Amino acid sequence: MIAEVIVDVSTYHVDRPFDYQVPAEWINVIEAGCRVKVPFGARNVLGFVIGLKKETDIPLHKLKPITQILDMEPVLTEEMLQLARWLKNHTICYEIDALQVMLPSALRAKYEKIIKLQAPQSLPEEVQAIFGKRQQANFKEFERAGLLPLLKQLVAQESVTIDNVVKQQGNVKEIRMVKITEDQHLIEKVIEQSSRAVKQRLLLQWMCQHLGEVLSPQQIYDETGVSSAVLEAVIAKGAAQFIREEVYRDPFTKEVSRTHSLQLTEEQLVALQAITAAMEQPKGQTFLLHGVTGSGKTEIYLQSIQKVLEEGKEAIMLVPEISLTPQMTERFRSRFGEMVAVMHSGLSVGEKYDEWRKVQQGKVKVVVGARSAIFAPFTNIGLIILDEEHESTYKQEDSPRYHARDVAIWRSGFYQCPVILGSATPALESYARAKKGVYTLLSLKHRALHQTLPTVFIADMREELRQGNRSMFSVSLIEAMRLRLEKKEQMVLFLNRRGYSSFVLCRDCGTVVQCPNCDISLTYHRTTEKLKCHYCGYEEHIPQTCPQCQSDHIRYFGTGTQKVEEEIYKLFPEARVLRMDVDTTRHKGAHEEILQTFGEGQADILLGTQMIAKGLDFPNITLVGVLSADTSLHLPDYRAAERTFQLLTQVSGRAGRHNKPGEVIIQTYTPEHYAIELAKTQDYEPFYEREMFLRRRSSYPPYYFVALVQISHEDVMMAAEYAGRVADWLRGNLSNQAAIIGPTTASIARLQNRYRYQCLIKYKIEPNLIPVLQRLLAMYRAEWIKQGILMTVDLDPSTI
DNA sequence: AGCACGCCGACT
DNA sequence: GTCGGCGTGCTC
Repeated sequence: MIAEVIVDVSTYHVDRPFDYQVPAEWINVIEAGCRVKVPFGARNVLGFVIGLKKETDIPLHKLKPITQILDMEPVLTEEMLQLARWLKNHTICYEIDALQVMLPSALRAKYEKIIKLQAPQSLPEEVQAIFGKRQQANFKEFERAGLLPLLKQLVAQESVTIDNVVKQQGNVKEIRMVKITEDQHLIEKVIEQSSRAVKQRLLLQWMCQHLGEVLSPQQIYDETGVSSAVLEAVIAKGAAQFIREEVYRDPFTKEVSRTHSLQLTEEQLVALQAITAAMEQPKGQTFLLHGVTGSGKTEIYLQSIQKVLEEGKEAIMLVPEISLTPQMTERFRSRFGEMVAVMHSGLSVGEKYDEWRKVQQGKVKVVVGARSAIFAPFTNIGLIILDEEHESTYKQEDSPRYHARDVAIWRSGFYQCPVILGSATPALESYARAKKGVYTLLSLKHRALHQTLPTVFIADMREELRQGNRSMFSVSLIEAMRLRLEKKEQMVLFLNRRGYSSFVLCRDCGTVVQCPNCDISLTYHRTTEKLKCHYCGYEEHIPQTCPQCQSDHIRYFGTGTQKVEEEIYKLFPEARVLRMDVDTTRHKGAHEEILQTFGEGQADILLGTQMIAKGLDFPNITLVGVLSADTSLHLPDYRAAERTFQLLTQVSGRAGRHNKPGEVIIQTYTPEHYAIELAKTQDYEPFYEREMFLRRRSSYPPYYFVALVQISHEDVMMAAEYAGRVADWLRGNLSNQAAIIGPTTASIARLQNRYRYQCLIKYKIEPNLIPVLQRLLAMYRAEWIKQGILMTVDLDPSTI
């Protein structure tokens, strides 16, 4: 039998199946989807069996046998293998990358080179030192000692050999348990033998009451009061034995109480019924659940999943990484208990592997997770949900550049089950598809508890400036904050920026201190008193004088969360502020701690960036302040207005979710911009119409599709030249329906010392797009790459 | 990718 | 005359 294997080598040369001989003893064991170890060239690599066949065209002398099978049960189902093929063709990636992305990293291979000692006599001293008393050593040890040339000699004279070994990282966690024998006579016999050992007799008599049970050693010590020495003696005599038991690492630290379905509103009921009706139909149908913030989308998800479970099927629930808070996961765990697995980046490799195994072994029926959870290895999916479907985190930024929404719809087609895309502010593409009837639109226009939407006030910061207010807070925001502090209500202040972006500026010559590797201003970090580059990690000490003109008139500009915090204390010394940003949430669980502290009312003001925009649901929040709505509005991206509107609507939704009415104050220098004006009414429809008009006029999605080709080189001229060639090639090979924009410099023109250019393709129907791009990539690999060019292709990029 | 094979310059 | 530099090409 012959196995078709995709090898774990991520290059285009080997991006195809290789045939291997299946050794006779494994013919009945091996299946498509198993991982195997195979010899490949001069080394051993991991590979995935994607098919089995009787014959091969490969000449026999070339055909090699599989070294080892790593899985008795396939780790990838037939569905996954098909999905990988689809990903490969639709995102233009290597098949191996598509396969790897579907598995937990614990199942990825680790490669090691082991040096084995063959002739211990006559070794040079320095080599002797490395081996010590061992028979083998690691290649890295030789490398570190700088003995690679010597090693080569030793291999030549056959004193040592080099083995390439493939290791698995994924380890099943085991604990040691004690199994008491079921045979009472055996225990009685042991008791007779132990006439002088009082403690042992005590333990044995206790064991008579617990025949056949499996207990942890600790439980036995606790119950009987004997020590480990006594237990071991008894085990040595055969009355019990140690066994190893597989356990799952438990990422949940606290117990939750069970909750039950809530009463639905009329609107919610209509939506739920449409979804459950679709479950009866054997077809993949996509719903767009468009509901204002606080309209109770989550309850619809929960009850839909309930229905899926009753039918004996499984459900996947995706949420953006950032909102995968304990608040969210607890809601699921309290409804479905042990049926839920959680997958997100906060788990360790081992924990992720265990959650994955729970799914694979059918121990759970529901997965709640971030983007990659879309690959949960269920085999009978009844429903897939993407909450906050407009979020850009659903798009993976490196290969395979897949969008979880597309994978969800693909899987729903495979399992003939519905998909729910939920959002208060759907992606324009999704809403357009719903209007066209490609998706089924479900609307929730009212908040579930009949709270009114918060009132939104736009503060014109230009006017404030004219009035002589040069602080970062408008008069109305200060007043609103003062009121909340008096009434002991809570508020959230949102800084619409990544991290906190203070930069350093010389007041004499206007120089802003830049990163030496990237065209980006360095960011001032107060805690470390350093300047950092957010893109390449470069950091330096704060200069005392301007690097350009040596002037000592250096000033820190811009507004960061730290700066805001200081300002708040100046205005309200008694206020208790909790800051939530990249700095305060670095360690594991910090996110949760801050939210819990705030939820318990131990602070008045929660101050933060993007990460507080979502999922926050505390009854006492009555004020939301957006300090600067403009920052995301002026990004060079056709989605800038959409992003801003979404963000403003999201943060506004944090206020007044329970019985106290909410107020939102948005500060801006461009109050007349439609994204800000329309965020005031939190009305999606007018925004949609307005934005669609602009998208149509400039031929952007949803009217056109876009694809992005990025080109970079250490030398500007080279980068520009090859970017030009890309544009010319595309113009020559695509239809004249397609518009090629560029080459233009990327929004960050230089990153890590590479100059970056890009070409944007806008197209409507372009059946040859993928083949043309593949030919372009082939050209790049064959020639350009040698010149130091780096090129990437992203179909449907999330940012441009 | 990573490894072997293979063909030309600086050393014993 | 050999060691070792890294260009080229293949991996079932």
